[in-house]
Amino acid sequence: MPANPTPTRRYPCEKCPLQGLEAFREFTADELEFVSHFKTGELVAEAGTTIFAEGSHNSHLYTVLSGWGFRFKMLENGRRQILNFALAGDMIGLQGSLLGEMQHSVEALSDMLLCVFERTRLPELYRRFPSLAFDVTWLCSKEEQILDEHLLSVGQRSAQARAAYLLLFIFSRAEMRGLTQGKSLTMPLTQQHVADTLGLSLVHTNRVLNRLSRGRIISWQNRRLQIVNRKRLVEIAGWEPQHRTERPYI
Amino acid sequence: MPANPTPTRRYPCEKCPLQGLEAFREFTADELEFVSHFKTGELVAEAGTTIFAEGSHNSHLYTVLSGWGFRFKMLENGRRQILNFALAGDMIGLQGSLLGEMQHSVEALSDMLLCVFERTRLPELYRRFPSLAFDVTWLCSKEEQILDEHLLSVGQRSAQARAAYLLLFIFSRAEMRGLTQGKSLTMPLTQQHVADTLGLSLVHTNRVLNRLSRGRIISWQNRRLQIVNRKRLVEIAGWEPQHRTERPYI
DNA sequence: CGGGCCCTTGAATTCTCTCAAACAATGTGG
DNA sequence: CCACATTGTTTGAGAGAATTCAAGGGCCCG
Repeated sequence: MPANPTPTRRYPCEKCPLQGLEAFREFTADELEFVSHFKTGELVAEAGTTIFAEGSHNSHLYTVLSGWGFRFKMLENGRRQILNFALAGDMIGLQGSLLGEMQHSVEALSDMLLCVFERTRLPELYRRFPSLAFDVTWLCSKEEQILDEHLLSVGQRSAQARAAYLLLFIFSRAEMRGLTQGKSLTMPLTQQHVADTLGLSLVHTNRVLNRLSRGRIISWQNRRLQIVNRKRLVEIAGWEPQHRTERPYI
Repeated sequence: MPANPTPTRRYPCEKCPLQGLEAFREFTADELEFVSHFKTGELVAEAGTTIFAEGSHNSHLYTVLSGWGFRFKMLENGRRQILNFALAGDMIGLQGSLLGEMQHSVEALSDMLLCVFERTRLPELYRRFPSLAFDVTWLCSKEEQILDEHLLSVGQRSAQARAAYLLLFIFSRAEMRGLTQGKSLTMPLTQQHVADTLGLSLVHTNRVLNRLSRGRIISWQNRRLQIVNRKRLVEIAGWEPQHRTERPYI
């Protein structure tokens, strides 16, 4: 039951909340004008809402303005694999726009504000603004790279390393968007979400996380994650976040 | 040690070996002319060659004309995760072109023939041929979708189901490219490749595959895979290949 | 004939899962 | 304000899955 886009328009593109963040690239005046025209509205999705359902044909494309969401796929036996999390600046629904049917679902983890575009107008964007078209491909390619990394993690790392990797990954993504306060981050995930991302059972995930907590490497209580010993966490994960690069968005 | 592109040009674009295959879309005359001009040569990569190395900055972009390759990432401890296989029509090196450094490697599994493009000329393609730019994004999005599926598999399916899924996946991709003969397919993978794709040990992969063979569901000997009981294989995998859709390529 | 590559099998070990139960925090209605 | 449901976290114990170690066999090629 995807929610319907509302005509609400709290944020005209000139005052896009993403503009302020240094992680994101600036638009030229031309681009801004076009994007502003490309945007058809805003959608408020409450926590727990399904934004896209696997198997559906959705005519919209969204950019996350605020809040947390996650992409996932389900197996018939009820098992769920979380593929990635969607944060401010992330585009969701592109696969459906290009390939037809959505092959994954997207659910809001917290209340979210989404910027709405019509997928039928994507070709127009490609025709008139090659630079923006390039950005769309960039975003797609970046998502692919993240999936490569996740697959490596789920396929080859130990449970402990996987957990460490995921926490570092989430933290660094949130950090780029200015969602962190120093070493801590308030985030809406439960251990079940972590388990479903890592491909581990809830029980085992809990034990693995507790080991990290008891080792004073992280602390995670009441939705608040704190990276206590980053160096150690990086060692355990065998992975370090990349340096920030300027990121496009539409 | 990536091989160097040779000036060889056995296949002018008008006679591209991919043109004949019904799985691929046709170019318009304009597009064909541009692509022909975009292509800077051909590269023959022998089986076992590293085409891209993780961490390198490569200035080329390739489209596979023939042969098999695979994308993978390594962990420091030597473990390898195969991310996907590259067959005729697949584009490789796009991530490097857009994001800078290659974050994965690509190795030739059999001898391969690759079509070579300069990545610096990608912006020109976007400016002059929005339709081709759209196709590039399509290919990227398709790769993302495949990774979603693999991640679901590695994260949530049992070893048996994972193996069944992978065989079906590979078979159907090969089938679209006309590489199969009825129910069989000659392919250059070893069980080690399968193991590294599934995130399983070689020993366990062997046992799982043998169970499929003994159940007369598949047979795999001397590089020749045969889908003996497709219905059963689909049941075990809990997955069925999508119907073929026309696929773009550059 | 020897070496290299790949497949196969056995046995012991380790990791992760499932089942089961309890606890903490929060919110709701009476 | 208390009883009770709900959601999320924690722990124990036994079962099951997959790993590692070890070794042997088949096949091809120089």
